[in-house]
Amino acid sequence: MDTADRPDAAAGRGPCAAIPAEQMDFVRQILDRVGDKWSMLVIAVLAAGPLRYTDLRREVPGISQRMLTLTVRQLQQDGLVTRTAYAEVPPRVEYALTPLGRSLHQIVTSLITWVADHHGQIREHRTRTGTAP
Amino acid sequence: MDTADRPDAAAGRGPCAAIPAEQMDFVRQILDRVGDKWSMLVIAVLAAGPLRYTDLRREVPGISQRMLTLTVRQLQQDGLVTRTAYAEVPPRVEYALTPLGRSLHQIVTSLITWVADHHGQIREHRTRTGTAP
DNA sequence: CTGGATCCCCCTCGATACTG
DNA sequence: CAGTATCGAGGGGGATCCAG
Repeated sequence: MDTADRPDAAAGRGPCAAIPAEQMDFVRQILDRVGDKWSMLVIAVLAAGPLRYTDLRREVPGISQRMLTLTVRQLQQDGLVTRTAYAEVPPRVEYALTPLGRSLHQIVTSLITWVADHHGQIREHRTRTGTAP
Repeated sequence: MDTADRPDAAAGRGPCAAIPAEQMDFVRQILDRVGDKWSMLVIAVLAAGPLRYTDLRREVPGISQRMLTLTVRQLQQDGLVTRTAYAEVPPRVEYALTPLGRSLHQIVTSLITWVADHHGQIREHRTRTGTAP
């Protein structure tokens, strides 16, 4: 667009473009959650319906108990999933997405759509610059 | 892979909901990039226009040379930013967003919008469960 | 069955110093 | 000005054992 802005470019752009810098660290927290190795997988799996601990662990390929517990706890603290423990003789705990969790899942789904839409270009650039696929 | 027969609850949901599991690791790579501490900041700053190395470093608060170099290199390899080196007496290198980078920025902007829209609920849940804000 | 506790490896990132 | 090289601390995450 306008190229005349470059000399004193820092003047008009502020610390981080359109990000209010007050919400910056909060946005980063959510971004961390999104970029987390397991969070989105758990959310994606739970999007199909509630699951109990063991089933959840089976559905997420390669997750350890530790990571599943930690991930689920974080998601619960953020209000993205609910944890329902039934006081039965064999303990039963069910995890389910909250409406908030579902809305985040929708957002990430759109991101995934973007990836599916552009992964060709990205792969091309990566191979062109000598990066492993 | 004979077992297209997923017994029990997993029947209808597949390995990871709507994610083809073949693109799974690739999606994760992009998710990592998005969730990366610096990538989105760099993209956000560059969204306002091209910048050279030092200016870019000044615009991103708290980034080290190392991280700036690594981040920018990754983004370049993914075809999200361009690196233009001018063979001048004082070396000058300009970084700019590619159209692909701009489109990713748009996606993340929508994510940020979501955060701005729901951070109230998340904070509420966090404080309710005794998590530090 | 659900998860807490512990050990430990390894990778990431930050700070510093140096080169072209 | 624009990076590269090196080192060192920190934490993420896997494996395992144990408890409620």
